[in-house]
Amino acid sequence: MNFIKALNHKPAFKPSINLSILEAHLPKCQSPKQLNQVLSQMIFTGFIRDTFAASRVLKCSADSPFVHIDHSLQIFNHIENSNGFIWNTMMRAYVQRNSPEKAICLYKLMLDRNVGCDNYTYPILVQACTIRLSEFEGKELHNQVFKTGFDSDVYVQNTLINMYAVCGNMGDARHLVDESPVLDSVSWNSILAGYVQIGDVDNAKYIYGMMPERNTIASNSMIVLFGRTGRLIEALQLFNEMPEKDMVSWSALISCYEQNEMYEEALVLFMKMKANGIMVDEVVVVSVLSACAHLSLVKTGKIIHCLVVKIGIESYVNLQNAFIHMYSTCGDIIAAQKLFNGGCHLDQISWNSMISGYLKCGSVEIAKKLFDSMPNKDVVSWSAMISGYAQHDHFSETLALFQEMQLDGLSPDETTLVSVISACTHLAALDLGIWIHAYIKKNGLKVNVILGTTLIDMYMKCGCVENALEVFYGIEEMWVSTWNALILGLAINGLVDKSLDMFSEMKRCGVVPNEITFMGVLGACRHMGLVDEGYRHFNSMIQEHKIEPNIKHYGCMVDLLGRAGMLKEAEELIETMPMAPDVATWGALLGACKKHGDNKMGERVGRKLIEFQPDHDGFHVLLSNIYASKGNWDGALEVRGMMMRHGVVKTPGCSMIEAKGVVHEFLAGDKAHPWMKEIEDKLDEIAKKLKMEGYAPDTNEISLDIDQEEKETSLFRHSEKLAIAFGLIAISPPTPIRIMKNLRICNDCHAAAKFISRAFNREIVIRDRHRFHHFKQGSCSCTDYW
DNA sequence: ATAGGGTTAG
Repeated sequence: MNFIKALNHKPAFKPSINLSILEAHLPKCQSPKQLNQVLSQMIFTGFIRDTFAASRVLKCSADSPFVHIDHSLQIFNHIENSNGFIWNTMMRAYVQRNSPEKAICLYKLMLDRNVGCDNYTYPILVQACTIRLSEFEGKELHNQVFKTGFDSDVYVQNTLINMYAVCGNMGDARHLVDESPVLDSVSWNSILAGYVQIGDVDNAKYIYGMMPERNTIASNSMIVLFGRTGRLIEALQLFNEMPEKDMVSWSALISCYEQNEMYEEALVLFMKMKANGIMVDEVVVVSVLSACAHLSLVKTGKIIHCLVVKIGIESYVNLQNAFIHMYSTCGDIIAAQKLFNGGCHLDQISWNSMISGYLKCGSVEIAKKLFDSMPNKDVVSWSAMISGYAQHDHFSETLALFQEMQLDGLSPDETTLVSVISACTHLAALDLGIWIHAYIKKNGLKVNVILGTTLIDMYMKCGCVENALEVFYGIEEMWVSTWNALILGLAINGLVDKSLDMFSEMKRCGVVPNEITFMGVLGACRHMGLVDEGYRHFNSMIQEHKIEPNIKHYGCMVDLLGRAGMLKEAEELIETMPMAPDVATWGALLGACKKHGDNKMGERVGRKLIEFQPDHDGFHVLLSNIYASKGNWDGALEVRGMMMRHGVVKTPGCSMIEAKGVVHEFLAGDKAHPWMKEIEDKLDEIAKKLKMEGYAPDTNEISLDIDQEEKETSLFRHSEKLAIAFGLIAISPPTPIRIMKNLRICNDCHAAAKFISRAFNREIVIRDRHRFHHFKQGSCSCTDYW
């Protein structure tokens, strides 16, 4: 709209116009169109030359949120005989519409044109500097205020105090207060707000004490300050002593509780507030919803939602976001989704909490779709998605997303790294794990308890006991889980004595063991066949620590007894345990029967297990091997027939080995690897050397009725042997050859690995389904008990 | 002569 267009509008009323008619019409002007009608009338009659009348029209235009600022500027530019009031109006319009720099430009023009500034000019300009957080320009203004003498105006002074306080320059703010002869309650509140903002309790208390009269705003600010600095008692005391509490006072105290994680107290106070008939606004509801989210009180959240609708404040954006967060945190993803789909101006937290909400209820794919469609992903979004993948066992995706996050230029925080390290643990990706540990050190991230525990677990489950211990001794705080990772880790790495020592040390430090601790302790005993010691811990668990053993503890004991050859005792324990034994319990006994050659019991248990779980390949294989080891080929063939009928396929042995950051996979009998020729040559070399060392292949476990030579060949194609041969070629000493196997290592491979470690002077570490085997100079850390 | 300015809670 411009003046030419304005002229085309029909005059709204008769040609005669005066101030009283204008004053009567202006308040009714709601739209640019109506304003233009008045304007055209004024131009038509020449009334626009009346400076006072023109200033009234400009003010009306500037104050209307529906009129564009450029339109006001056109009016401004056409006003003849402008004055300070008109310039002030224009500058204020710019500040109000968040263009403080344009207000400052106008001020410079004002000085050039010698338009007189007045005491109203400076508060506007100081406010402009405050919005820009430009203390430099503010100081410049302060000088000019000083020269013009407007510093005696309390309004001018208060905006200056506020400006310094908002910029954090409490020295200059305080100087103004100390020197001023004209202080009103706003002056005091402004300087107080500055101290509250920087958390300076001493100076805030001093100012509050100096105030000639305490007003509610000042007391409210003090409550906020006490809350932010954790002084709940002082906040409550002040609240109780206040003669007049307003909505903000209640809201401030509720927010104190909320920020100090006293969520119940926050909710109780909110109920009290409502019972006292105090008005509720969107600000206090946000605090209360956060409390509901933390307490997972979705019902209370819903009641508050009804209240919000009843009082008609549900359309506040902040409230919508808070409700989305509350619902998704409480697991009511349906309610969250409804708001999310209908919401506008959703903030980052809403997106992030929707992603977490979907992940929490297991909808990984939906979460990923939302994540992909998200406009701005922050560290929290990435972290939520990465840890969601890890929690749902999508470990490769976890690592892939982590790489993507870094390509996106974002730095992971401690929370993200915990998930990534845990994925490394599951994939035995030691190189990446070591890289992340180095990243943590390089970037000065704090190894907190959780991160430390995760690292210990990772190193232990990758067979790096030394590194795990280094982390353990380097962290400040230890939880039960930290000790558990250590005890369990030492046990699976064959350091049983050290594991049990650490259990004593843990108790000596006053840490109370839990049921997971005893999985580690009993596991340690199992790995060394310490039957008596195992029983002692099992009993102390019940009597001393009042922990009811679960089915896994019983399974562990059955395994301990069975492996030690006490098959009868093991079976008795199964029959007397207080809960129904599961497949794993019987499976442990079957393994023991195989180890100790008890074919009668083995057949009985094996058949029971196959009946129990006809699709389990391991039990069939064990039973068939039991028959084969005693030359009962009919039995073995029958089991193989059952497997065929049930469609059970034997899981092929698979070994993984990481070389130069790449994971290589070998299956039993595999010929697919590009280096197969070199690997076969190496296997021949190994075979020759081993024969010289006196190694004889152990063909007992091969159930196929094939001749001896073929048996030996197939034995020599076991996946772990292929991996060892590859490791000898691809990994240069003294780096140990680290291999992860999906099944348990077989007798022959175990014997061969021992020989190889001596003949080639190489350390070999094999992680099988159950534990680690560290082969060094012809012996294994498991002391051949496994 | 007349009009217009600042502060607090998440």
